[in-house]
Amino acid sequence: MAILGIELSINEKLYQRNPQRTELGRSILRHSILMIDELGLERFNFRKLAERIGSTEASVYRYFENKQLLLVYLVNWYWEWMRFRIDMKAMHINDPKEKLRVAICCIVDTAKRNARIEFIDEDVLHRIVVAEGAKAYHNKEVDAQNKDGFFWSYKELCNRIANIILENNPSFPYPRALASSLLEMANNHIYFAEHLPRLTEVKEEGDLLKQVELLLLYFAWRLVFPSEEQSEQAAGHRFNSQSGQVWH
Amino acid sequence: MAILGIELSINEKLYQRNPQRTELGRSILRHSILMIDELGLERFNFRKLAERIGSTEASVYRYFENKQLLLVYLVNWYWEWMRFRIDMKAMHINDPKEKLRVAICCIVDTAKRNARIEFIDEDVLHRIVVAEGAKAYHNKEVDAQNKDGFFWSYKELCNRIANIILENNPSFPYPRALASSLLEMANNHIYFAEHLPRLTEVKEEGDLLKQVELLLLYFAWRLVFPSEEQSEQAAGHRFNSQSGQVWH
DNA sequence: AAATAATGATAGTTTTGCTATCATTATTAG
DNA sequence: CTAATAATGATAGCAAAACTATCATTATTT
Repeated sequence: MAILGIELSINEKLYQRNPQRTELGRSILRHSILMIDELGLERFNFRKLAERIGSTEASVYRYFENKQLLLVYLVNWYWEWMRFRIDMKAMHINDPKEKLRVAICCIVDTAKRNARIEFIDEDVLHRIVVAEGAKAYHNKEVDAQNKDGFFWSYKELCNRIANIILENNPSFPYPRALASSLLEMANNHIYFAEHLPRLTEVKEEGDLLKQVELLLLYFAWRLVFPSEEQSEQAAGHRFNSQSGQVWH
Repeated sequence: MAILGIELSINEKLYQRNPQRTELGRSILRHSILMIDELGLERFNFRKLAERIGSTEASVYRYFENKQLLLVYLVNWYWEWMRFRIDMKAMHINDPKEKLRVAICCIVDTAKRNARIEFIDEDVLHRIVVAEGAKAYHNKEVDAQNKDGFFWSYKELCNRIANIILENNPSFPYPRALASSLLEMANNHIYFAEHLPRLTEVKEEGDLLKQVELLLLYFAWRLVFPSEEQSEQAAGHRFNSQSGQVWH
Protein backbone atom coordinates (compact mmCIF):
# COMPACT_ATOMS: atom_id res chain seq x y z
CA MET A 1 0.00 0.00 0.00
CA ALA A 2 1.42 3.27 -1.03
CA ILE A 3 1.69 5.84 1.72
CA LEU A 4 4.10 8.58 0.91
CA GLY A 5 5.68 6.09 -1.42
CA ILE A 6 6.13 3.39 1.23
CA GLU A 7 4.32 0.08 1.03
CA LEU A 8 2.59 -1.51 4.00
CA SER A 9 2.54 -5.18 3.20
CA ILE A 10 -0.34 -7.34 4.31
CA ASN A 11 0.01 -11.13 4.42
CA GLU A 12 -1.02 -12.44 1.01
CA LYS A 13 -2.76 -15.46 2.43
CA LEU A 14 -5.36 -13.18 3.91
CA TYR A 15 -6.97 -12.43 0.57
CA GLN A 16 -7.77 -14.19 -2.68
CA ARG A 17 -7.30 -11.10 -4.79
CA ASN A 18 -5.42 -8.03 -3.57
CA PRO A 19 -8.16 -5.58 -2.65
CA GLN A 20 -5.89 -2.56 -2.87
CA ARG A 21 -5.23 -3.01 -6.57
CA THR A 22 -8.73 -2.64 -7.98
CA GLU A 23 -11.61 -0.24 -7.73
CA LEU A 24 -13.94 -2.94 -6.44
CA GLY A 25 -11.37 -4.12 -3.93
CA ARG A 26 -10.91 -0.65 -2.51
CA SER A 27 -14.64 -0.23 -2.38
CA ILE A 28 -14.88 -3.46 -0.41
CA LEU A 29 -12.30 -2.19 2.06
CA ARG A 30 -13.84 1.23 2.43
CA HIS A 31 -17.40 0.04 2.91
CA SER A 32 -16.64 -3.02 4.98
CA ILE A 33 -14.96 -0.71 7.47
CA LEU A 34 -17.97 1.58 7.54
CA MET A 35 -20.48 -1.25 7.77
CA ILE A 36 -18.67 -3.25 10.47
CA ASP A 37 -18.55 -0.04 12.46
CA GLU A 38 -22.26 0.56 11.93
CA LEU A 39 -23.60 -2.96 12.31
CA GLY A 40 -20.97 -4.73 14.39
CA LEU A 41 -19.17 -7.78 13.11
CA GLU A 42 -21.93 -10.31 13.72
CA ARG A 43 -24.68 -8.42 11.89
CA PHE A 44 -22.36 -7.52 9.05
CA ASN A 45 -22.18 -9.91 6.10
CA PHE A 46 -21.04 -10.08 2.50
CA ARG A 47 -24.57 -9.94 1.13
CA LYS A 48 -25.28 -6.60 2.76
CA LEU A 49 -21.86 -5.33 1.75
CA ALA A 50 -22.35 -6.34 -1.88
CA GLU A 51 -25.74 -4.68 -1.95
CA ARG A 52 -24.33 -1.48 -0.52
CA ILE A 53 -21.48 -1.18 -2.99
CA GLY A 54 -23.71 -2.17 -5.89
CA SER A 55 -21.93 -5.42 -6.54
CA THR A 56 -22.66 -9.06 -5.85
CA GLU A 57 -21.90 -11.49 -3.08
CA ALA A 58 -19.92 -13.68 -5.47
CA SER A 59 -17.67 -10.78 -6.35
CA VAL A 60 -16.89 -10.02 -2.73
CA TYR A 61 -16.02 -13.66 -2.13
CA ARG A 62 -13.48 -13.37 -4.92
CA TYR A 63 -11.51 -10.99 -2.68
CA PHE A 64 -11.97 -12.50 0.76
CA GLU A 65 -12.77 -16.04 1.76
CA ASN A 66 -15.04 -14.88 4.57
CA LYS A 67 -15.64 -12.03 6.96
CA GLN A 68 -13.32 -13.38 9.65
CA LEU A 69 -10.39 -13.10 7.24
CA LEU A 70 -11.53 -9.70 6.11
CA LEU A 71 -11.45 -8.60 9.75
CA VAL A 72 -7.96 -10.02 10.16
CA TYR A 73 -6.92 -8.15 7.03
CA LEU A 74 -8.27 -4.88 8.41
CA VAL A 75 -6.67 -5.18 11.84
CA ASN A 76 -3.43 -6.18 10.15
CA TRP A 77 -3.61 -3.01 8.18
CA TYR A 78 -4.02 -1.11 11.44
CA TRP A 79 -1.16 -2.89 13.17
CA GLU A 80 1.15 -2.37 10.19
CA TRP A 81 0.23 1.26 10.09
CA MET A 82 0.94 1.68 13.79
CA ARG A 83 4.27 -0.09 13.50
CA PHE A 84 5.20 2.06 10.55
CA ARG A 85 4.38 5.20 12.51
CA ILE A 86 6.37 4.10 15.54
CA ASP A 87 9.36 3.30 13.35
CA MET A 88 9.11 6.62 11.59
CA LYS A 89 8.78 8.69 14.71
CA ALA A 90 11.27 6.81 16.85
CA MET A 91 13.91 6.50 14.15
CA HIS A 92 15.62 9.78 14.77
CA ILE A 93 15.24 9.87 18.52
CA ASN A 94 18.19 8.86 20.62
CA ASP A 95 16.85 9.26 24.12
CA PRO A 96 15.17 5.93 24.90
CA LYS A 97 12.75 7.55 27.30
CA GLU A 98 11.57 9.92 24.64
CA LYS A 99 11.28 6.96 22.28
CA LEU A 100 8.99 5.15 24.69
CA ARG A 101 6.92 8.25 25.14
CA VAL A 102 6.54 8.55 21.38
CA ALA A 103 5.66 4.88 21.00
CA ILE A 104 2.90 5.18 23.57
CA CYS A 105 1.70 8.27 21.83
CA CYS A 106 1.45 6.25 18.59
CA ILE A 107 -0.40 3.41 20.29
CA VAL A 108 -3.16 5.77 21.23
CA ASP A 109 -2.92 8.11 18.34
CA THR A 110 -3.02 5.89 15.31
CA ALA A 111 -6.71 6.57 15.32
CA LYS A 112 -6.31 10.07 14.05
CA ARG A 113 -6.19 10.07 10.32
CA ASN A 114 -2.78 10.97 9.02
CA ALA A 115 -2.16 9.34 5.73
CA ARG A 116 -4.74 10.38 3.27
CA ILE A 117 -5.58 7.00 1.90
CA GLU A 118 -8.87 7.54 0.21
CA PHE A 119 -10.22 4.09 0.84
CA ILE A 120 -9.29 3.63 4.51
CA ASP A 121 -10.87 5.86 7.11
CA GLU A 122 -8.46 5.48 10.01
CA ASP A 123 -10.89 6.95 12.50
CA VAL A 124 -13.48 4.33 11.75
CA LEU A 125 -10.93 1.56 11.42
CA HIS A 126 -9.70 2.47 14.87
CA ARG A 127 -13.21 2.09 16.26
CA ILE A 128 -13.37 -1.36 14.70
CA VAL A 129 -10.07 -2.38 16.20
CA VAL A 130 -11.25 -1.18 19.60
CA ALA A 131 -14.61 -2.93 19.39
CA GLU A 132 -13.83 -6.06 17.38
CA GLY A 133 -10.05 -6.32 17.21
CA ALA A 134 -9.70 -9.10 19.77
CA LYS A 135 -12.02 -11.30 17.72
CA ALA A 136 -9.34 -11.45 15.05
CA TYR A 137 -7.38 -13.94 17.12
CA HIS A 138 -10.02 -15.35 19.46
CA ASN A 139 -11.20 -18.27 17.39
CA LYS A 140 -10.56 -21.96 17.02
CA GLU A 141 -8.34 -21.44 13.99
CA VAL A 142 -5.73 -19.28 15.77
CA ASP A 143 -3.00 -21.84 15.70
CA ALA A 144 -3.37 -22.63 12.02
CA GLN A 145 -3.72 -18.95 11.16
CA ASN A 146 -0.74 -18.08 13.30
CA LYS A 147 1.29 -20.64 11.39
CA ASP A 148 0.28 -18.87 8.20
CA GLY A 149 1.65 -15.63 9.66
CA PHE A 150 -1.69 -13.87 10.10
CA PHE A 151 -0.53 -12.30 13.35
CA TRP A 152 3.00 -11.52 12.36
CA SER A 153 2.27 -7.80 12.21
CA TYR A 154 0.90 -7.74 15.72
CA LYS A 155 3.79 -9.73 17.10
CA GLU A 156 6.28 -7.56 15.27
CA LEU A 157 4.59 -4.43 16.58
CA CYS A 158 4.75 -5.86 20.08
CA ASN A 159 8.37 -6.66 19.51
CA ARG A 160 9.21 -3.10 18.53
CA ILE A 161 7.65 -1.77 21.69
CA ALA A 162 9.30 -4.44 23.81
CA ASN A 163 12.68 -3.41 22.42
CA ILE A 164 12.10 0.20 23.30
CA ILE A 165 11.18 -0.90 26.81
CA LEU A 166 14.43 -2.84 27.04
CA GLU A 167 16.41 0.13 25.83
CA ASN A 168 15.05 1.96 28.83
CA ASN A 169 15.60 -0.83 31.29
CA PRO A 170 17.58 -3.81 30.04
CA SER A 171 16.74 -5.80 33.13
CA PHE A 172 13.00 -5.34 32.93
CA PRO A 173 11.67 -8.88 33.16
CA TYR A 174 8.47 -8.54 31.14
CA PRO A 175 9.08 -6.39 28.05
CA ARG A 176 6.76 -8.34 25.76
CA ALA A 177 4.05 -8.74 28.34
CA LEU A 178 4.12 -5.02 29.03
CA ALA A 179 4.11 -4.18 25.34
CA SER A 180 1.12 -6.38 24.56
CA SER A 181 -0.63 -5.18 27.69
CA LEU A 182 -0.18 -1.56 26.67
CA LEU A 183 -1.63 -2.35 23.25
CA GLU A 184 -4.58 -4.20 24.74
CA MET A 185 -5.15 -1.60 27.41
CA ALA A 186 -5.29 1.17 24.86
CA ASN A 187 -8.24 -0.53 23.21
CA ASN A 188 -9.93 -1.76 26.35
CA HIS A 189 -9.96 1.50 28.21
CA ILE A 190 -11.39 3.36 25.28
CA TYR A 191 -14.10 0.73 25.03
CA PHE A 192 -14.69 0.71 28.78
CA ALA A 193 -14.91 4.48 28.97
CA GLU A 194 -17.58 4.43 26.31
CA HIS A 195 -19.60 1.40 27.38
CA LEU A 196 -18.63 0.12 30.82
CA PRO A 197 -17.32 3.22 32.56
CA ARG A 198 -17.07 1.66 35.99
CA LEU A 199 -14.16 -0.44 34.75
CA THR A 200 -11.82 2.49 34.30
CA GLU A 201 -10.95 5.97 35.48
CA VAL A 202 -10.86 7.20 31.89
CA LYS A 203 -13.87 9.38 31.21
CA GLU A 204 -15.79 9.54 28.00
CA GLU A 205 -16.01 13.30 28.23
CA GLY A 206 -12.96 15.38 27.57
CA ASP A 207 -10.05 14.17 25.52
CA LEU A 208 -10.50 10.43 25.87
CA LEU A 209 -7.38 9.57 23.90
CA LYS A 210 -5.24 11.93 25.93
CA GLN A 211 -6.47 10.33 29.13
CA VAL A 212 -5.65 6.89 27.83
CA GLU A 213 -2.22 8.12 26.83
CA LEU A 214 -1.64 9.42 30.35
CA LEU A 215 -2.83 6.14 31.79
CA LEU A 216 -0.44 4.14 29.63
CA LEU A 217 2.42 6.51 30.41
CA TYR A 218 1.73 6.20 34.11
CA PHE A 219 1.75 2.42 33.98
CA ALA A 220 4.77 2.22 31.73
CA TRP A 221 6.81 4.68 33.73
CA ARG A 222 6.11 3.09 37.08
CA LEU A 223 6.90 -0.31 35.68
CA VAL A 224 10.00 0.19 33.62
CA PHE A 225 11.89 2.87 35.48
CA PRO A 226 13.86 2.11 38.57
CA SER A 227 12.31 3.91 41.45
CA GLU A 228 14.80 6.77 41.72
CA GLU A 229 13.23 8.17 38.58
CA GLN A 230 9.68 7.85 39.77
CA SER A 231 9.76 11.42 40.97
CA GLU A 232 9.77 12.53 37.40
CA GLN A 233 6.60 10.60 36.66
CA ALA A 234 4.75 9.97 33.51
CA ALA A 235 2.11 12.59 33.05
CA GLY A 236 2.19 14.25 29.69
CA HIS A 237 3.46 17.72 29.07
CA ARG A 238 5.38 18.49 32.15
CA PHE A 239 7.46 15.55 31.26
CA ASN A 240 10.53 17.64 30.99
CA SER A 241 12.89 16.34 33.50
CA GLN A 242 13.24 18.98 36.12
CA SER A 243 15.28 16.49 37.97
CA GLY A 244 18.42 15.40 36.25
CA GLN A 245 18.49 11.99 34.69
CA VAL A 246 20.26 9.40 36.70
CA TRP A 247 19.87 6.06 35.10
CA HIS A 248 22.18 5.14 32.25
CA MET B 1 -26.84 -21.41 43.08
CA ALA B 2 -26.04 -23.34 46.18
CA ILE B 3 -22.40 -23.64 46.99
CA LEU B 4 -21.80 -24.61 50.53
CA GLY B 5 -25.25 -23.23 51.18
CA ILE B 6 -24.52 -19.83 49.63
CA GLU B 7 -26.30 -18.68 46.50
CA LEU B 8 -24.53 -17.08 43.58
CA SER B 9 -27.15 -15.00 41.91
CA ILE B 10 -27.15 -14.55 38.17
CA ASN B 11 -29.13 -11.74 36.56
CA GLU B 12 -32.60 -13.07 35.85
CA LYS B 13 -32.89 -11.25 32.56
CA LEU B 14 -30.19 -13.49 31.17
CA TYR B 15 -32.44 -16.51 30.98
CA GLN B 16 -36.04 -17.36 30.19
CA ARG B 17 -36.18 -20.24 32.64
CA ASN B 18 -33.70 -20.71 35.43
CA PRO B 19 -31.37 -23.41 34.15
CA GLN B 20 -30.13 -24.34 37.60
CA ARG B 21 -33.52 -25.49 38.79
CA THR B 22 -34.21 -28.34 36.37
CA GLU B 23 -32.45 -31.40 35.12
CA LEU B 24 -32.62 -30.20 31.53
CA GLY B 25 -31.35 -26.77 32.51
CA ARG B 26 -28.35 -28.18 34.29
CA SER B 27 -27.69 -30.44 31.35
CA ILE B 28 -27.76 -27.41 29.08
CA LEU B 29 -25.22 -25.64 31.28
CA ARG B 30 -22.94 -28.63 31.62
CA HIS B 31 -22.86 -29.52 27.95
CA SER B 32 -22.84 -26.01 26.56
CA ILE B 33 -19.64 -25.43 28.53
CA LEU B 34 -18.10 -28.58 27.15
CA MET B 35 -19.21 -27.90 23.59
CA ILE B 36 -18.18 -24.25 23.47
CA ASP B 37 -14.80 -25.36 24.70
CA GLU B 38 -14.58 -28.06 22.04
CA LEU B 39 -16.04 -26.20 19.08
CA GLY B 40 -15.49 -22.56 19.89
CA LEU B 41 -18.37 -20.12 20.17
CA GLU B 42 -18.98 -19.61 16.47
CA ARG B 43 -19.24 -23.29 15.54
CA PHE B 44 -21.35 -24.06 18.60
CA ASN B 45 -25.12 -23.81 18.25
CA PHE B 46 -28.34 -24.84 19.93
CA ARG B 47 -29.11 -27.52 17.39
CA LYS B 48 -25.88 -29.39 18.10
CA LEU B 49 -26.34 -28.87 21.82
CA ALA B 50 -29.89 -30.24 21.75
CA GLU B 51 -28.78 -33.24 19.77
CA ARG B 52 -25.97 -33.96 22.22
CA ILE B 53 -28.13 -33.81 25.31
CA GLY B 54 -30.92 -35.76 23.64
CA SER B 55 -33.36 -32.89 23.66
CA THR B 56 -34.67 -30.47 21.07
CA GLU B 57 -33.72 -27.06 19.83
CA ALA B 58 -37.06 -25.65 20.96
CA SER B 59 -36.43 -26.85 24.50
CA VAL B 60 -33.05 -25.17 24.68
CA TYR B 61 -34.57 -21.93 23.45
CA ARG B 62 -36.97 -22.12 26.36
CA TYR B 63 -33.98 -21.55 28.66
CA PHE B 64 -31.88 -19.11 26.71
CA GLU B 65 -32.87 -16.62 24.04
CA ASN B 66 -29.68 -17.26 22.08
CA LYS B 67 -26.10 -18.36 22.44
CA GLN B 68 -24.77 -14.85 23.07
CA LEU B 69 -26.90 -14.63 26.23
CA LEU B 70 -25.92 -18.13 27.23
CA LEU B 71 -22.30 -17.03 27.00
CA VAL B 72 -23.01 -13.97 29.11
CA TYR B 73 -24.72 -16.23 31.64
CA LEU B 74 -21.69 -18.50 31.82
CA VAL B 75 -19.12 -15.75 32.20
CA ASN B 76 -21.35 -14.12 34.82
CA TRP B 77 -21.29 -17.35 36.71
CA TYR B 78 -17.51 -17.27 36.52
CA TRP B 79 -17.27 -13.65 37.66
CA GLU B 80 -19.67 -14.23 40.53
CA TRP B 81 -17.75 -17.25 41.57
CA MET B 82 -14.45 -15.32 41.53
CA ARG B 83 -15.93 -12.46 43.48
CA PHE B 84 -17.32 -14.87 46.03
CA ARG B 85 -13.93 -16.50 46.44
CA ILE B 86 -12.15 -13.18 46.85
CA ASP B 87 -14.68 -12.08 49.46
CA MET B 88 -14.34 -15.35 51.33
CA LYS B 89 -10.59 -15.40 51.35
CA ALA B 90 -10.01 -11.71 51.98
CA MET B 91 -12.67 -11.39 54.66
CA HIS B 92 -10.54 -12.41 57.58
CA ILE B 93 -7.31 -10.84 56.43
CA ASN B 94 -6.35 -7.51 57.91
CA ASP B 95 -3.09 -6.78 56.16
CA PRO B 96 -4.09 -5.02 52.92
CA LYS B 97 -1.00 -6.24 51.16
CA GLU B 98 -1.83 -9.81 51.96
CA LYS B 99 -5.37 -9.13 50.81
CA LEU B 100 -4.14 -7.94 47.44
CA ARG B 101 -1.91 -10.95 47.12
CA VAL B 102 -4.85 -13.21 47.85
CA ALA B 103 -7.09 -11.38 45.38
CA ILE B 104 -4.53 -11.80 42.61
CA CYS B 105 -4.23 -15.42 43.53
CA CYS B 106 -8.01 -15.77 43.09
CA ILE B 107 -7.95 -14.00 39.74
CA VAL B 108 -5.65 -16.64 38.38
CA ASP B 109 -6.82 -19.53 40.42
CA THR B 110 -10.57 -19.56 39.95
CA ALA B 111 -9.82 -22.02 37.19
CA LYS B 112 -9.08 -24.80 39.54
CA ARG B 113 -12.24 -26.58 40.54
CA ASN B 114 -13.10 -25.99 44.12
CA ALA B 115 -16.80 -26.16 44.65
CA ARG B 116 -18.11 -29.46 43.59
CA ILE B 117 -21.00 -28.30 41.52
CA GLU B 118 -21.81 -31.29 39.43
CA PHE B 119 -23.05 -29.36 36.43
CA ILE B 120 -20.28 -26.75 36.10
CA ASP B 121 -16.77 -27.85 35.29
CA GLU B 122 -14.75 -24.87 36.45
CA ASP B 123 -11.66 -25.93 34.57
CA VAL B 124 -13.47 -25.95 31.28
CA LEU B 125 -15.46 -22.83 32.10
CA HIS B 126 -12.19 -21.08 32.77
CA ARG B 127 -10.92 -22.03 29.33
CA ILE B 128 -14.07 -20.56 27.84
CA VAL B 129 -13.65 -17.32 29.74
CA VAL B 130 -10.05 -17.10 28.55
CA ALA B 131 -10.87 -17.83 24.92
CA GLU B 132 -14.32 -16.28 24.51
CA GLY B 133 -14.94 -14.12 27.56
CA ALA B 134 -14.33 -10.78 25.89
CA LYS B 135 -17.04 -11.56 23.33
CA ALA B 136 -19.59 -11.33 26.12
CA TYR B 137 -19.36 -7.55 26.04
CA HIS B 138 -17.92 -6.86 22.59
CA ASN B 139 -21.14 -6.55 20.65
CA LYS B 140 -23.49 -3.87 19.44
CA GLU B 141 -25.95 -4.53 22.27
CA VAL B 142 -23.51 -3.70 25.09
CA ASP B 143 -25.19 -0.52 26.10
CA ALA B 144 -28.68 -2.00 26.26
CA GLN B 145 -27.37 -5.11 27.99
CA ASN B 146 -25.37 -3.04 30.41
CA LYS B 147 -28.52 -1.12 31.29
CA ASP B 148 -30.15 -4.46 32.07
CA GLY B 149 -27.32 -5.20 34.48
CA PHE B 150 -25.72 -7.98 32.48
CA PHE B 151 -22.25 -6.81 33.46
CA TRP B 152 -22.94 -5.91 37.04
CA SER B 153 -21.02 -8.93 38.30
CA TYR B 154 -17.93 -7.98 36.37
CA LYS B 155 -18.09 -4.39 37.48
CA GLU B 156 -18.66 -5.42 41.06
CA LEU B 157 -15.73 -7.79 40.89
CA CYS B 158 -13.59 -5.02 39.50
CA ASN B 159 -14.81 -2.79 42.26
CA ARG B 160 -13.77 -5.25 44.97
CA ILE B 161 -10.28 -5.44 43.59
CA ALA B 162 -10.09 -1.69 43.15
CA ASN B 163 -11.00 -1.25 46.80
CA ILE B 164 -8.26 -3.57 47.91
CA ILE B 165 -5.84 -1.58 45.77
CA LEU B 166 -6.97 1.60 47.46
CA GLU B 167 -6.54 0.06 50.89
CA ASN B 168 -2.94 -0.44 49.94
CA ASN B 169 -2.42 2.97 48.47
CA PRO B 170 -5.26 5.46 48.95
CA SER B 171 -3.68 7.90 46.54
CA PHE B 172 -3.26 5.46 43.69
CA PRO B 173 -4.87 7.27 40.76
CA TYR B 174 -6.10 4.28 38.71
CA PRO B 175 -7.58 1.65 41.01
CA ARG B 176 -10.35 0.57 38.63
CA ALA B 177 -8.15 0.64 35.56
CA LEU B 178 -5.57 -1.49 37.31
CA ALA B 179 -8.21 -3.90 38.59
CA SER B 180 -9.79 -4.41 35.17
CA SER B 181 -6.37 -4.63 33.57
CA LEU B 182 -5.30 -7.35 35.97
CA LEU B 183 -8.48 -9.28 35.16
CA GLU B 184 -7.97 -8.89 31.43
CA MET B 185 -4.27 -9.63 31.63
CA ALA B 186 -4.90 -12.85 33.49
CA ASN B 187 -6.95 -14.11 30.56
CA ASN B 188 -4.82 -12.63 27.80
CA HIS B 189 -1.50 -13.94 28.96
CA ILE B 190 -2.82 -17.44 29.38
CA TYR B 191 -4.21 -17.22 25.85
CA PHE B 192 -1.03 -15.69 24.48
CA ALA B 193 1.19 -18.26 26.13
CA GLU B 194 -0.84 -21.00 24.49
CA HIS B 195 -1.41 -19.49 21.05
CA LEU B 196 0.71 -16.38 20.42
CA PRO B 197 3.71 -16.93 22.64
CA ARG B 198 5.72 -14.02 21.27
CA LEU B 199 3.30 -11.64 22.97
CA THR B 200 4.30 -12.59 26.48
CA GLU B 201 7.10 -13.91 28.66
CA VAL B 202 4.74 -16.47 30.17
CA LYS B 203 5.62 -19.92 28.88
CA GLU B 204 3.18 -22.68 28.11
CA GLU B 205 5.44 -25.24 29.73
CA GLY B 206 5.75 -25.32 33.46
CA ASP B 207 3.12 -23.94 35.77
CA LEU B 208 1.40 -21.47 33.48
CA LEU B 209 -0.97 -20.17 36.12
CA LYS B 210 1.81 -19.62 38.60
CA GLN B 211 3.74 -17.62 36.04
CA VAL B 212 0.70 -15.47 35.32
CA GLU B 213 0.24 -14.94 39.03
CA LEU B 214 3.84 -13.77 39.34
CA LEU B 215 3.37 -11.46 36.39
CA LEU B 216 0.28 -9.88 37.90
CA LEU B 217 1.95 -9.56 41.28
CA TYR B 218 4.96 -7.90 39.70
CA PHE B 219 2.80 -5.37 37.87
CA ALA B 220 0.52 -4.72 40.82
CA TRP B 221 3.34 -4.29 43.30
CA ARG B 222 5.36 -1.93 41.14
CA LEU B 223 2.27 0.11 40.44
CA VAL B 224 0.55 0.44 43.77
CA PHE B 225 3.38 0.56 46.25
CA PRO B 226 5.45 3.65 46.80
CA SER B 227 8.94 2.80 45.81
CA GLU B 228 10.39 2.38 49.30
CA GLU B 229 8.37 -0.77 49.42
CA GLN B 230 9.56 -2.05 46.10
CA SER B 231 12.31 -3.87 47.87
CA GLU B 232 9.83 -6.23 49.41
CA GLN B 233 8.36 -6.97 46.01
CA ALA B 234 5.47 -8.97 44.86
CA ALA B 235 6.29 -12.52 44.09
CA GLY B 236 6.25 -13.67 47.58
CA HIS B 237 9.33 -15.76 47.82
CA ARG B 238 12.35 -14.84 45.74
CA PHE B 239 11.71 -11.21 45.12
CA ASN B 240 14.42 -10.08 47.46
CA SER B 241 15.97 -6.80 46.45
CA GLN B 242 19.58 -7.00 45.53
CA SER B 243 19.73 -3.28 44.94
CA GLY B 244 18.84 -0.88 47.73
CA GLN B 245 15.98 1.48 47.01
CA VAL B 246 16.75 5.18 46.83
CA TRP B 247 13.73 7.22 45.95
CA HIS B 248 11.56 8.88 48.59
C1' DA C 1 -58.29 -36.42 39.56
C1' DA C 2 -57.76 -32.00 37.74
C1' DA C 3 -55.03 -28.35 36.70
C1' DT C 4 -50.58 -26.62 35.55
C1' DA C 5 -46.06 -26.66 33.90
C1' DA C 6 -42.28 -28.67 31.32
C1' DT C 7 -40.79 -31.26 27.55
C1' DG C 8 -40.78 -33.63 23.02
C1' DA C 9 -41.95 -33.98 18.21
C1' DT C 10 -42.51 -31.84 14.16
C1' DA C 11 -42.60 -28.31 10.96
C1' DG C 12 -41.69 -24.23 8.96
C1' DT C 13 -39.42 -19.24 8.10
C1' DT C 14 -35.79 -16.20 7.42
C1' DT C 15 -31.03 -15.23 7.24
C1' DT C 16 -26.33 -16.50 6.64
C1' DG C 17 -22.51 -18.53 4.47
C1' DC C 18 -20.91 -20.16 0.56
C1' DT C 19 -20.42 -22.36 -4.44
C1' DA C 20 -21.40 -22.85 -9.28
C1' DT C 21 -22.36 -21.35 -13.96
C1' DC C 22 -22.38 -18.43 -17.64
C1' DA C 23 -22.73 -14.10 -19.96
C1' DT C 24 -20.64 -9.55 -20.19
C1' DT C 25 -17.37 -6.11 -19.79
C1' DA C 26 -12.69 -4.45 -19.05
C1' DT C 27 -7.73 -4.93 -19.70
C1' DT C 28 -3.58 -6.46 -21.77
C1' DA C 29 -0.61 -8.61 -25.09
C1' DG C 30 0.56 -9.65 -29.65
C1' DC D 1 -6.78 -3.40 -33.64
C1' DT D 2 -7.90 -7.82 -32.57
C1' DA D 3 -7.46 -11.87 -29.70
C1' DA D 4 -6.81 -13.57 -25.50
C1' DT D 5 -7.34 -13.24 -20.61
C1' DA D 6 -9.00 -11.45 -16.49
C1' DA D 7 -12.53 -9.35 -13.69
C1' DT D 8 -17.21 -8.57 -12.86
C1' DG D 9 -22.28 -9.14 -12.93
C1' DA D 10 -26.42 -11.87 -12.95
C1' DT D 11 -28.67 -15.56 -11.40
C1' DA D 12 -29.35 -19.70 -9.06
C1' DG D 13 -29.07 -22.71 -5.63
C1' DC D 14 -27.87 -25.28 -1.35
C1' DA D 15 -26.78 -26.39 3.46
C1' DA D 16 -26.63 -24.64 7.85
C1' DA D 17 -27.92 -21.44 11.47
C1' DA D 18 -31.13 -18.93 14.03
C1' DC D 19 -35.11 -18.77 15.30
C1' DT D 20 -40.84 -19.42 16.09
C1' DA D 21 -45.11 -21.93 16.31
C1' DT D 22 -48.18 -25.75 17.27
C1' DC D 23 -49.72 -29.58 19.50
C1' DA D 24 -49.28 -33.87 21.85
C1' DT D 25 -47.22 -35.99 25.89
C1' DT D 26 -45.40 -36.40 30.18
C1' DA D 27 -44.37 -34.83 34.81
C1' DT D 28 -45.62 -32.19 38.92
C1' DT D 29 -48.45 -29.87 41.99
C1' DT D 30 -52.84 -29.10 44.31
